[in-house]
Amino acid sequence: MLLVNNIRDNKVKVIEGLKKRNFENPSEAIDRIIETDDLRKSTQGQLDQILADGNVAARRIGQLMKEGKRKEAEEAKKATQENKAKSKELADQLKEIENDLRIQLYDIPNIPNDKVPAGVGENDNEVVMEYGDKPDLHKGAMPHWDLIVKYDIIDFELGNKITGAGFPVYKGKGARLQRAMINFFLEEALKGGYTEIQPPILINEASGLGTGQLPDKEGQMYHMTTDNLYAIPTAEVPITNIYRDVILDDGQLPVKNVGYSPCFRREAGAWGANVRGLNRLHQFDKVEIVQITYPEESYKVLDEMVQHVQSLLEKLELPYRMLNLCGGDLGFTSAQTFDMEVFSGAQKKWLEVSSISNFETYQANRLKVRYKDENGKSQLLHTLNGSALALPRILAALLENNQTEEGIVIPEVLRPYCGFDSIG
RNA sequence: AGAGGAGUGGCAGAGUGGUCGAAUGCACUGGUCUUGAAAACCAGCGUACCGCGAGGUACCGGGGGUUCGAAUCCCUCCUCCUCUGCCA
Repeated sequence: MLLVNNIRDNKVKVIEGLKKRNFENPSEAIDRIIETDDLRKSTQGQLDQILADGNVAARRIGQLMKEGKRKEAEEAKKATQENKAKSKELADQLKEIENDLRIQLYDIPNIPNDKVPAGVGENDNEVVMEYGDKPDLHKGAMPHWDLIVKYDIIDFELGNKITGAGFPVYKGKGARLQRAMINFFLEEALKGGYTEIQPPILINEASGLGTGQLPDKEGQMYHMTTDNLYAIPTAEVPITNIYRDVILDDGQLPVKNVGYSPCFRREAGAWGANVRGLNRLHQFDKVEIVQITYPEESYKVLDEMVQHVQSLLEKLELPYRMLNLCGGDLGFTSAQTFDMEVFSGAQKKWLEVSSISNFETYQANRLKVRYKDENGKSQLLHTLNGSALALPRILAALLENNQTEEGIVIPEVLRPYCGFDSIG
């Protein structure tokens, strides 16, 4: 979330940024926040005064008791009644105001940076670059949902039986290829200087609040009510929460973490006609990279992360394009996002396989991830993350693009990891 | 899972109802001394919010309560330790 003081200091810029996101009535929302914050300050001030009076009275009563002036003490006690009631009332008010302010702030998305194009939806995203040639498939080429049946490598029916829709079972070479990709992605990240993390895949409420899945996106996560834990939708959540309420020092920065995890998404209401096969799942695997940096370095780092993901796609020999998301398509918490899409030859569709974002201080503010500046004052760091990569759609494109009449050809780089060079 | 114990400042550790934001030691910062360093000595040393400032308020694992007043008493949750049980 944004800092109120930032909103105050950069009111014009904030409103401009919200307009770029097609946020409705931004100046109204901002004015209301500032008003609420003013009310918060004045209420806080009143309460502090009342509490100060109470503290003085309490000290006096203590003194009187010590001196044995019972009667006077009793009288002084009576005099505090009104003050006490008033302080309770003000404290309740303050709590409500703070809550109201927080809710309002949660409703304000991050401010897009200058390089984010204007636009209302995915058609306005800027195609930054395109790499590789779309595959020239043989006659009778199939979409991946048929290929996986033909070669018996992924079984949706079994998943239906065991769990339900969107939980496929990977079998034989399908399972091995999956494992190979995870290892390949992790190894590439290690070469890039990342530290591998194996995080818990269940998180508590505090972590969900920290990275912003809660309270607003509660319905998108699987919730274990007995223990009040949530299945992670991405490794970003536990990995970023490592640094919740942490003040990092120079030696620890930049933080560069990579983690593999299964990801769980309820995808409530997201199932449409053209969501088939591996295109959208309730459980899938992903390798995620996370960085935490000084503010002045974060865009250089964003660039570095983009290059890392590009190199993965190029090594896998997949045709892809990179999008600079427009204001209307930008994620709520992001200041700038690049999406990577691979071309899936038989579906003839671009599939999003990675999203690399700079959140600037938006996440850090909620999480309280900070460093001490040269004056010893705590300042918020910038957080960034990106998929490197999400597996199912990579697998979909790989199966479709690499199919031949003899079988599916495994890209060179994966062969040492999976131990075979074709499926079929 | 049951029984018992414990959670205090960067660390160690005192404090069981009253000027306690919290003794003391270590660490850290500045100074004196020294050619330099160490030692010794002196001083400083938490965070957040409000205020131009003086200053005020809050914070002793989290939340709630009792009280004029809570680190201290009560309730509840979390975490850690010991013992018992169970288990990959």
